[in-house]
Amino acid sequence: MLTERERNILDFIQREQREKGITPSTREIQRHFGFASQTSVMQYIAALERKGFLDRHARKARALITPAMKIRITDVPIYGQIPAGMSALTEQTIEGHVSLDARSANVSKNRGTFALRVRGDSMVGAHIIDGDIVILEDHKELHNGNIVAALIDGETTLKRYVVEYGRPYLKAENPRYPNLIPARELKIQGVMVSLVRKQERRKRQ
Amino acid sequence: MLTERERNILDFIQREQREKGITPSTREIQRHFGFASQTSVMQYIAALERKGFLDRHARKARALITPAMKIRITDVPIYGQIPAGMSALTEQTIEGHVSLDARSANVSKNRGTFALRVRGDSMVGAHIIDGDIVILEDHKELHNGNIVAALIDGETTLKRYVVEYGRPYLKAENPRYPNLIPARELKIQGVMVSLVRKQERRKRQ
DNA sequence: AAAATCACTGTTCGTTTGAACATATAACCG
DNA sequence: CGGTTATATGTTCAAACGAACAGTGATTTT
Repeated sequence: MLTERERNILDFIQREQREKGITPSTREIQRHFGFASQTSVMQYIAALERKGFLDRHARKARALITPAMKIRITDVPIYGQIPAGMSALTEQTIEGHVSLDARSANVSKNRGTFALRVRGDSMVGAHIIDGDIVILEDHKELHNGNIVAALIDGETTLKRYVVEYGRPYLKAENPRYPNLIPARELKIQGVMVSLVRKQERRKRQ
Repeated sequence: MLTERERNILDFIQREQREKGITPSTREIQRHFGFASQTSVMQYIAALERKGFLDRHARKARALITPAMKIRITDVPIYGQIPAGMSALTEQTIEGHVSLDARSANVSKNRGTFALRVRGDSMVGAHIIDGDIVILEDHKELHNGNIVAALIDGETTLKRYVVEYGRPYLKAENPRYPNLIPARELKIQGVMVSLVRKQERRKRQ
C-alpha cells in the first residue's frame, strides 16, 4: 500500500507530533531526510493524502493531521440560559463546554449543537434531573414526543413536544407542572439528542 | 489566575485544536475575537505562556501547545457485561468507547475508568434507565449512598451501595426489585461518576 | 516499446505567520 | 498623583511556509 519512503515520512510526521506536539512543516521534513528540494516532500504528502493516510488543511502552516488524532470529538457549548432567538448566542452566555465524541452524543455534523444545564425538576418523568446537561440540536426534524428546548416568555424551558389533535403543546414530565399551550407561536430552539450527568460525590439525590 | 479574556482565548485554542486538529494562528484568533490588531493576541499568548497555561515553539507557525490538551479527553471503554474479576477485562468484551472530557465526566486520572451499558429498569428511581451508559471508576473511595457496579453471582449489576447499622447492602432504586444483602463478600467493581444518555429518535420512553 | 510509477532537483511566487514598536485608555492601588 | 495592569489599535518587517512549474533518471508494468 505504501512505499518505503512514504512509510518513513509518515512515521516521521507522527513521531514529531508525539514528541513535539506539532506536525513538521514541509521544509522540516525536507531537512530531516536530506532532500535538496522541498517539492519532494510535497509529492509524498500528496501521495499519503491520496491514499488516506494523512489529512490536512490546504494552504495552512503545519496543517497535517495524522489519523491517530482524528477522533471525532465535538465541543458543545453549555448555555445557562438561552436569550431570545438563536442568533443572539454569543460567547458571553456560555457557561462552559462539554466535549464528547459525536457517536455517543449522537450529534450530526453541521447542525447547531448546543447544551443546556437543566434547572428544576419539571422533567423528572423523563428521568432528566436538576443539574443534568442536555445536548440539543437546532435544525433537526421535530417529531411528536421529542424533548425540546423552547422559548416561552423570554425564558428557555425543557419540555416534551406533543401534538394532539393537530395542535402542538409543551408537556412537562412532572404532574406538578402545567402543560404549556402556546398562545401564538411556538419557538423551538433545539431537539434533545443526548444527556450527560455528572454524579455528585456526597449528596444522595 | 487568568483573566476572563485570557481564559476565553485559551478555551478557543483548545477547542480549535480538538475540532480541527491544528492550533489556530494568531490571526485566526484575532478574527474570531474581532480584534482590530493582531498584537492583542500576541500579548494574550505571551501572558498565557508566562502563566504556564500554554507552551509553544517560538517563531514557528501554529506552534501553540496546550498542555491540558493531552489529558482533557478520556477514552472510556464500554463493557456490555463485566466478567468475574476486573482483571479479566479484555478487548473482547468491549462494546465500544465513549470519549468525553475529564471535567464533564468528572473522572480522575489514573483511576480505572470504564463504562457499562445499563440493562433493565432496576435503577429508575435514581433516574438511570435502560440503554444509559454509566461511567464508573475503580479504585475510588466508596461512600454510603454511592451508585456502584457490583459482582453478584457472576453477574454485574448496578445498585446503590448503602450501609445501615454497620452492614453494607445493595439497594435497587425500584420497589419491584429486591435489595441484595451479600452472603459473604461484596465485590465492588466501580463507583459511578457520570452518565451519558443517547436519546432515541422515535420512541417515547 | 510505450506508459506509468517512483524518486528526485532547482527555482520562483505569493500568502501566511510570528514578532516588534509606538501609542492609547480605563481601572485599580498605594 | 504616579505606577501598574489589563485591554486594546495601527503599522511594518522578515521569516516561515505551501504551492506550482519544468525538468531528470531509474524502475516497473502493460
